[in-house]
Amino acid sequence: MLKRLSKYIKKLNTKKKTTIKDIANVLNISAAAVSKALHDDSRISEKTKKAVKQVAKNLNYQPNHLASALRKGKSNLVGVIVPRTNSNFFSSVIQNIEEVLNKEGYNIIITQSNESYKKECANIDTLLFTQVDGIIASMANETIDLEYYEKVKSKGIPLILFDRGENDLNVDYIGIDDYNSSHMIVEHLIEQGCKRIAHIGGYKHTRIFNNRIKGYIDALKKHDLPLDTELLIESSLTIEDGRKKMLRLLTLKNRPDAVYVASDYAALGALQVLNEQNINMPNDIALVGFGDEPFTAMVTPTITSINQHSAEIGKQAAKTFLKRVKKTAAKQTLNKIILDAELVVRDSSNTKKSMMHL
Amino acid sequence: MLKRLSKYIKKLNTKKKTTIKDIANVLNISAAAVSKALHDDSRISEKTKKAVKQVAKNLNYQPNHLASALRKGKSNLVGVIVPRTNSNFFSSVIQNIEEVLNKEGYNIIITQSNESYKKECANIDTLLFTQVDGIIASMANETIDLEYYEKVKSKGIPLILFDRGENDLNVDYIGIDDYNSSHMIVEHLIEQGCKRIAHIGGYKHTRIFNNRIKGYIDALKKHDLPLDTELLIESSLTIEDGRKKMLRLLTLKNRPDAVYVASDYAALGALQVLNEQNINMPNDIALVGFGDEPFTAMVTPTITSINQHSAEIGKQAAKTFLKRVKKTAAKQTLNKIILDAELVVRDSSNTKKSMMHL
DNA sequence: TAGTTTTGCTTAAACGTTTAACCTGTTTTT
DNA sequence: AAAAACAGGTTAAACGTTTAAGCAAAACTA
Repeated sequence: MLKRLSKYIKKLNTKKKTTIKDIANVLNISAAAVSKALHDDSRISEKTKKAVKQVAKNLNYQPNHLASALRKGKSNLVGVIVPRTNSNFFSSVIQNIEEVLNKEGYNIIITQSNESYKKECANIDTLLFTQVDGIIASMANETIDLEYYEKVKSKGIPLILFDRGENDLNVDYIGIDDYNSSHMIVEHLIEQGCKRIAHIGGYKHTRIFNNRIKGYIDALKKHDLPLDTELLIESSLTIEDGRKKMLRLLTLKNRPDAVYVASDYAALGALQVLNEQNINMPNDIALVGFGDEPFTAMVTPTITSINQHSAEIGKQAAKTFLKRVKKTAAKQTLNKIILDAELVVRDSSNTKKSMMHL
Repeated sequence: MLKRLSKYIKKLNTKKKTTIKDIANVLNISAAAVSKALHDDSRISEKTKKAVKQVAKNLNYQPNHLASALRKGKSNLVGVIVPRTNSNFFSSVIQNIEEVLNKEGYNIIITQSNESYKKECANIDTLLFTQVDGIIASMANETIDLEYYEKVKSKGIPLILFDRGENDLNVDYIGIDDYNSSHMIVEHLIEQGCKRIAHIGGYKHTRIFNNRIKGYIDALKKHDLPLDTELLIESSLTIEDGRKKMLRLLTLKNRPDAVYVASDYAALGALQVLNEQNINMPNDIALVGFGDEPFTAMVTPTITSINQHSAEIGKQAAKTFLKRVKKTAAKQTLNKIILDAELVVRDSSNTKKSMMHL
């Protein structure tokens, strides 16, 4: 056996990868036995297992994932699609998905849609091509047509959506309570003494933004504030568009005394405009964002925002996927997890604190 | 043929995936012919090719990537390891790597080390396990031991490092000219009238940070400024540590009139401290960061920084990988690409502009 | 018209695992 | 002591492609 081993160690240096067969040859047993030994099959003796593992180590054996995936019909790869990774929200969701799935032997492939529907479709193709066992996705702003997602469903692999995507696809979804978040924001602003509250919202066709708009409208109603359609604006929610829409609000004869922006990025654009025009936040206009991106605590003034519990969303998304793959196709009940969000009050809307400063 | 097709279309609904054999059966040809037809092999007639492609479409055929990867011995997957994805620098690098590689039929698997050496090793194992054709990485702050990277090298797959990692591994590297960047910064600060320039730098064992330190020291020398060791501080460069190190500098009897921080994040921490203590930037103390993260333009005052050309780094890293896989193992010359960086002057160090404001 | 080349396939093996089915020798049961 | 159970394997097929080698028929060549 020692001679055999050293012969194989030579082979190692030729850069050809060690296979199960090499180990089998060294020990003069079958490849099947090696496979079983490595998986701690009960039909293999402890002695053999030890020997196999030792030789595997010596030969620097790395299992060929492609081969086993092919044989087993599953790749242990999960595809993740996000609009972009450079927002803290998505990057945190991803990190938590990864953490949960790694523990169960899954790896993730991250792809970015850059908010483009076309790229998103390409990503789906890519992921299906790579034989992922499932897809966890948050949709691009542009995405209206769901044909491509139907394609995933029809492949029979789990599809889990989070944040953007609670559409009519009838798939698992994890997100926060957008409707209630809007209520929290509006009520907070009313408490601060605001009476003309504007809302720079996202596209209505995206469920989450639509829910924020509904929440905004209903909260106004609840507190007997009139709904002024001039104060309800649809936006792409980029920094740039946040600037534009804020500028538009400032041209109104009857300016708002508070602006609730459905995204921190657009809120940042709004903040820049207000700062440039020396409009005091929160006393002239109070500002609230959405998402609790780290920069909301860095800018001047710091921006009040909604914490979306990104870590929890990521964990739940991963767990939902695991449930799906473990259960048989039957007995599947739809998972819709709606987490409570949290309002983080900062200087841009805290009139009490700002009064003390004066 | 029509009967056969409809029979197979039924099968489609049973969710079993269509294979090359199914197509072969429908057309009554061999699976090999189908494979060749799909790859436009010259030995297959146009007529057959058309028929194959048509049937493939009808049956919604998706090639099994695992099988072809196994057979061909390559996965067309490239692993990417970064400390984290939620900095703009890394996320931009990744995006550009992806763009270049997608065009050539490669997909990428992104993993994060969270600045942990242990996680980084786990990531490498994961990627090797997934049979990636190459690895593009930027090392964690913690990483000193290079054993794991040697492992990658010994597997014979291309390893390309960028930003953090120009170590003694003797592999391809893409980065910016850190030494010169320090010169640019120091000279800019001297131009602004600063005479006591501090440097909050990174760990010396990381080449890029060491180069920044050397550049700082040499630039001082060049302009006949004394090197005060109290003003040269080593830091982990997080926001938190930036705060700490700034506080330490403020306790000095002889305070600096400028602070050059080797990372925007730590610079942000420093900025917060200065703002809290009502120390005017740039007049009392000028501040310069490194990395040109978007938030440097968002905070008050905006922070002068170094643009690292992340997009170009990503593109070059991807191209270097492509070169490696295309060339035979022989005839490989080491690629070291050092890009020129660019100083972006903002309010935190622009005394001229700030004088005008007064 | 026999010989050569070309066209357009087919056959079969291979990639590295996993796993159902089988086999042999030993131990336990009755 | 014969039957049953078990331990510890082995064999062979399968996963879905790709590809080298082979082969028959058609088309060209001399």
